[in-house]
Amino acid sequence: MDQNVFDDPRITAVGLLVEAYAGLSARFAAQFEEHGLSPVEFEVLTRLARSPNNQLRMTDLAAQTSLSTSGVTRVVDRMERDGLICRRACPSDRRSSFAVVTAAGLSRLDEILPGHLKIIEQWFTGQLDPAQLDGLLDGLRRVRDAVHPGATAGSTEPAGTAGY
Amino acid sequence: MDQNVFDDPRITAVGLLVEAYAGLSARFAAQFEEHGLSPVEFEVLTRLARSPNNQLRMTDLAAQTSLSTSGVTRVVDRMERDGLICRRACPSDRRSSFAVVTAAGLSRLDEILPGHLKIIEQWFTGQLDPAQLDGLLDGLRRVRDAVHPGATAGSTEPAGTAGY
DNA sequence: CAGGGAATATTGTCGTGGCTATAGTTGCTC
DNA sequence: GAGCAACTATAGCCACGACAATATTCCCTG
Repeated sequence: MDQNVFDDPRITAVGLLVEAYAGLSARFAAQFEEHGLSPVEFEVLTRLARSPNNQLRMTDLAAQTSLSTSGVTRVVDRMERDGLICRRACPSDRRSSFAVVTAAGLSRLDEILPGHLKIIEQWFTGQLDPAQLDGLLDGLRRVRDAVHPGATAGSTEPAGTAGY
Repeated sequence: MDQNVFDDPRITAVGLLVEAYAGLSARFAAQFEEHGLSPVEFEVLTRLARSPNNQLRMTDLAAQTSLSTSGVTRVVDRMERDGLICRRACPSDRRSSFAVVTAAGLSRLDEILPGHLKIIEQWFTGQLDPAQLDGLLDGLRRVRDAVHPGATAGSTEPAGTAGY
């Protein structure tokens, strides 16, 4: 058909976003893997570590990550087996259980985070001068606010919904 | 540990990117699904449709998408079963085969693309005034160029490597 | 032109995660 | 307090896709 549809500036814009995102994700994943973590596991670890008492109910963890509740059950299974987090019964509601970061999980995170920040700086924020970066972030914020699924996730933080 | 690590502006920046990307992807996927396509299938269809003769060797298709060669084999299996594309033997190299978009595949794409462009405009490009959009795209381009895996993929186009 | 190494597509096997069903728990209403 | 709807975590089942192994074909070198 019409070959030029794909030259539409809207298509180009999305292509740019997709490629930048994919490239960054790959760099992140490579570093996570050096430390024995998958991207999802890193996401879970950071979500828990930034929550009060380093813990979150399974449901809330699901709401704050890209996973369904059953997906959370499984990744928590794996990470519990690896000693990075553990389950704790909720005293006030016997249906719920908390996922809690262990000391090992926190120290793993400490190993990873400095390198992670370096990678962000090297491939993302450091690629732009401050004004340019501000422009980029303003634009992203605008898009994020427009597209953002729901506000909060019940009990803990008003933090962003989708992962990271 | 130190709660404030997560307030680092680099973390914030990545969080913005991730959330904007996730939100957009979800909108796209929802529309694709209305037309019976997964995101990967849309990616394959567009990649083929924008290639000479609406076809691509399996290997090149893999290089231009987010899939491995075996992944391409399988998605092409499914799409061939659905009549959207078909395989064609390569006359010059009996190891290779082409994936070719069928008429049904092209018309499916024609059904989808207008709505897809609308969604991009509604949730992404239309959220920003022209100057802001330019700033965003410049920044993304910078990051993309830095992070971009490899240049070209052999035979056909010098087009972008990762999907879309 | 015989042989060997590189390239190509496919298949087997496996890990991951979504959807749905399920069992246990809670809180509300009568 | 009994009944019932909503909620919570988990398990069964399935689709998807990566990795490694495999068969075929190509090309280059002697």
